[in-house]
Amino acid sequence: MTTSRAERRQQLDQQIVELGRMQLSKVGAAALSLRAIARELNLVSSAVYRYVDSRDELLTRLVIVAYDELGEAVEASVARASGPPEARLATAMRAFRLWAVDHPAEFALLYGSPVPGYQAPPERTTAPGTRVIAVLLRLLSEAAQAGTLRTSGPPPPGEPLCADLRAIAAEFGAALDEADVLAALGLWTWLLGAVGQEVFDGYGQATFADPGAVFEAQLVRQLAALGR
Amino acid sequence: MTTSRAERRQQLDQQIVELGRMQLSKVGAAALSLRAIARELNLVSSAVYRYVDSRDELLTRLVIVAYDELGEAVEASVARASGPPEARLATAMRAFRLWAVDHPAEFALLYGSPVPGYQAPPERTTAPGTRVIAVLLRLLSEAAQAGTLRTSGPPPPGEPLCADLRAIAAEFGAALDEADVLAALGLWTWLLGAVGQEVFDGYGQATFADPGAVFEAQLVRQLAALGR
DNA sequence: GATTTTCAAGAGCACCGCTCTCGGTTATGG
DNA sequence: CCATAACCGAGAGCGGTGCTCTTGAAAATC
Repeated sequence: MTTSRAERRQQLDQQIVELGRMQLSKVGAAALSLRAIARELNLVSSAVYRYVDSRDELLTRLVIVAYDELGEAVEASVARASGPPEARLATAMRAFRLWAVDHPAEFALLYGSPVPGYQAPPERTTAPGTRVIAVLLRLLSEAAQAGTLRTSGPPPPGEPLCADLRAIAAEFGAALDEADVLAALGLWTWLLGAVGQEVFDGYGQATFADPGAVFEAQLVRQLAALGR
Repeated sequence: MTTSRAERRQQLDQQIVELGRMQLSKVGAAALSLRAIARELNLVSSAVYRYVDSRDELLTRLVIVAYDELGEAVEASVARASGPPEARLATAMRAFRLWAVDHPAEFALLYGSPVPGYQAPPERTTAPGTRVIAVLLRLLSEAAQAGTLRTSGPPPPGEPLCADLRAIAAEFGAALDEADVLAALGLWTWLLGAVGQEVFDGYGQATFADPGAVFEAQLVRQLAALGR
């Protein structure tokens, strides 16, 4: 079996990321070990540096594939869903939770505490990292245009804050005013908190028989406070 | 200067935790190094094991002092505050955020992604770890008794979930029904999400000029959805 | 076919948690 | 008061980590 050099290169590149994900889910991001990956590939430790610049570089690759997979899952779920924007919003958030529960280590890498010495390079990670929030803003925008949003009250105080909120709406091309974006932020914030608590086992394991039920109950509460 | 053995023991015990906290804020929990602490104490690496069973044991001690310090800060803030329960609730949540912003590494240790190989022993950490949520439930309980809570609508669906929620109210001695506890949970969840996003830099550094303002604006929104 | 590029291996450096032994100091109790 | 017991710090050592550099062989290119 003769594999050309380019083929083998590509193959190993992929295997390394795959094994990285396996290790991620076993030992966590902070304990990710290039040497362990090399061992599983029957390579000597130094050889793996032909394919990965450094441990941080591998971490970045893992961040990107995780963001993309999560974004894919959320986008696919709303593409499959029908009904009013609020219902599809709920679908998207449920998809977010499901992916996180299925991939706790990846979720921790994306939204958990930062890995000590590591800083994700924004120029490579922000694009895939904003897919989910983009979906949320798009659906809220649809709801606003349908007139089923009740958020518009007095705009949040503070001109610099309002400017930042408007900048977000503009960046994502959402037809939302300041109060709407603030509400979206609250929703996003709550979602991260809820999923984080569940995935990181913030309540003890014994407090809730069905974590999905408490997520669902909280979700309808949050959405009720939003629409009308 | 002759220090008795017991004195020196106690002193070193304390210094180790102190240096552990310093290191925590410098390199993060996952990279906490007993050897570095030993170096700073002018001790050989093995000597520090006379005072700390293992790295995990030190981590547990750090978790406990962090929980206690955070609980202390929150409790003190509501003790200083006056006014209706809702106002003191806001005060407590602001104190939570302030402590977290001042102690990002400790916050990460308590509420961030778990440290890879480490599991906090519940019998030592749950007591200090529930002080904050206890304050929240107590204040909400006061608000409920004052009749300024609007959460009571249809109880959340699912009998097992309701039983869990009632169990929480009972455990903390709160006079709250199922819908109230669910609302409290939502508040807590949002708080963790908001603070986590800010401390872990979930938005880029450039998106918000004043993170405190977005916290405050979201806070009044969340509280408005709660009271009446 | 000669040359250039790519590759895996190996040795090595500095770091980590942790264990064990050994000699010296302190506290205790007969 | 002195012998014994408890405690302490140093040192060596094991296996693990990320990462660098050199070396010889293999593949691709010219």
